[in-house]
Amino acid sequence: MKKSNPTIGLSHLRITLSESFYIGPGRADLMELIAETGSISEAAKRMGMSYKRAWGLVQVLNEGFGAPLIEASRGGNAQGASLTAAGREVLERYRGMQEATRKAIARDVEALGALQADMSKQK
Amino acid sequence: MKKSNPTIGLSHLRITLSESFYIGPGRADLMELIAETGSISEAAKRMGMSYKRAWGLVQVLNEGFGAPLIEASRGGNAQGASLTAAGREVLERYRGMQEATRKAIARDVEALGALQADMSKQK
DNA sequence: AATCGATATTTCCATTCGGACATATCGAGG
DNA sequence: CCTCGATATGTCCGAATGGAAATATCGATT
Repeated sequence: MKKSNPTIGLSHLRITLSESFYIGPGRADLMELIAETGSISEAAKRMGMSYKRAWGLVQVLNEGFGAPLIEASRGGNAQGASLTAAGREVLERYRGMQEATRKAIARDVEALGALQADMSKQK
Repeated sequence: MKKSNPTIGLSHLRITLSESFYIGPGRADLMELIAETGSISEAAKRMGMSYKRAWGLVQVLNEGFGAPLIEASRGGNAQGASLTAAGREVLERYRGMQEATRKAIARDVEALGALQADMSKQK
């Protein structure tokens, strides 16, 4: 399993908020999995990526935005990771944008697919 | 000049049409510059990328879609490159999708920017 | 003090990516 | 037949990417 490039027929939306920060589908999925599992390592496993990579992304997400989006603590029974209030809001908004985009371009995506099919048929 | 990652505050939209083909802002810009200049090398120069990379992208664009999107010929006075009919349609549709997306998520982008500003202010 | 589970961090290494550069190729026109 | 401009293609090499694995750290529980 190398690059399970997802969402065929769909759109990858990346929102660039500053010169050093953006949020895209991968980072959003990671945030969501962290929220679900309460663990960076478990989220990484489910994403099929190494812990190192996931941890690096967490760093970027925390330092790139004005405030931390993910909170992690080690030791004790409070160990694990979760989204901050800002993190939850960013994720929620991003999901909203994804959905809005999907609706806005649905016709065009379909048209492109049809065009591709036509051209392939003619060969 | 390394990575002049553009469109701050805007969105990068990538449309995945098949497992091996997508079109995103960079490829669209390249196609547009090829159409404008009639030359792969000139388009590459204006994009700030090497001819090799631009040529590779042209290959991908021509082989990934069902039909060639770019037509190039060498020698004589007909030398140069231009978009095929399919290429023009793909580009036009992609631009339309970009615009539709921009409109659809404008409010959210603004809200995210505001949130970021607020959080940064509090520090 | 020892254990446990998850985060944090480093080292090592294979692979990929892409730039720079050198050629090769083509076809019209001089 | 030689030049010109642009496409087409290969080679070489440094940088960046990212995985694997080992190790360190933390804090509550036992």
